[in-house]
Amino acid sequence: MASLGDLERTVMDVLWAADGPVAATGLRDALAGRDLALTTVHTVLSRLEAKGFVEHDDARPRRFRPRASRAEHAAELMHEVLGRAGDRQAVLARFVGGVDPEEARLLRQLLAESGPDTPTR
Amino acid sequence: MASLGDLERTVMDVLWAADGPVAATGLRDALAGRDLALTTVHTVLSRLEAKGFVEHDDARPRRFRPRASRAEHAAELMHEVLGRAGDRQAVLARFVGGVDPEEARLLRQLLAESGPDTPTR
DNA sequence: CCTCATTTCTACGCCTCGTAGAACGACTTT
DNA sequence: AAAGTCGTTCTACGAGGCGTAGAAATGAGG
Repeated sequence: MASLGDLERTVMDVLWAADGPVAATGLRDALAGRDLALTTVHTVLSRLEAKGFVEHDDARPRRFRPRASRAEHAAELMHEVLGRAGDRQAVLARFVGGVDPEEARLLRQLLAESGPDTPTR
Repeated sequence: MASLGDLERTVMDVLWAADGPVAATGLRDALAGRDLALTTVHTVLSRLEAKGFVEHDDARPRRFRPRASRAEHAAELMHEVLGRAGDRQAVLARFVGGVDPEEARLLRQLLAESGPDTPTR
């Protein structure tokens, strides 16, 4: 999976945080801290689009939105790391060993829902 | 966390698969497919060392070994992704939604061990 | 048609990474 | 000890990614 540069990630964060599609000018304003030229924002958006992270509608001031939610993306990444890492069991063991109790509880719950007795379909 | 290039990752894979420290010549031989100059191997090893992935002893033909196991590294990465991704619960939900039943079982077991009633020590 | 905001195209400098030669250092053998 | 061999360190270069943005093209509103 293609990975993201610093600015690219920041842009994605804005898009993920927004609750709807955002125009380039909106992005530039949301990133006022970096004081970017509008064309810079556009360049980054094209690259993100080329990498499959965002898409735009064809309305006149183009509006951009993420193709996956932040959670989807992160979960995908985690699966990718897990998949590329040889001994999946060992990785999972280490992983759950490092989650805090609150999240361990959540995980147990999530796993219980998807069913201890769900047949191996 | 610093990330790895292609050759760097391949070298780490060899080191992780080895059951002891490996000399540069050993690495070169293990990567015979790429037919690398020994100095290339050394360059990569220095970079990996600078990134904190490997260390070497001071025996005469230097021997290199990973600072963390592959499983440790992968689990760390997963935690990093999880941490950087805003809504941890949503990410975890997506993540467990994508594990196959076999691994779900394993996860349940691992989480049960670290105990539903284990006090928050 | 003309103007202005938006969009696309092109470019440049920096950094990382694969790659390795050149220079330096250490152990072996005569 | 001189010399040869092998391992190590230093330095470098070319490709590609990314932040950055100017210049050129395009389209909408007056």
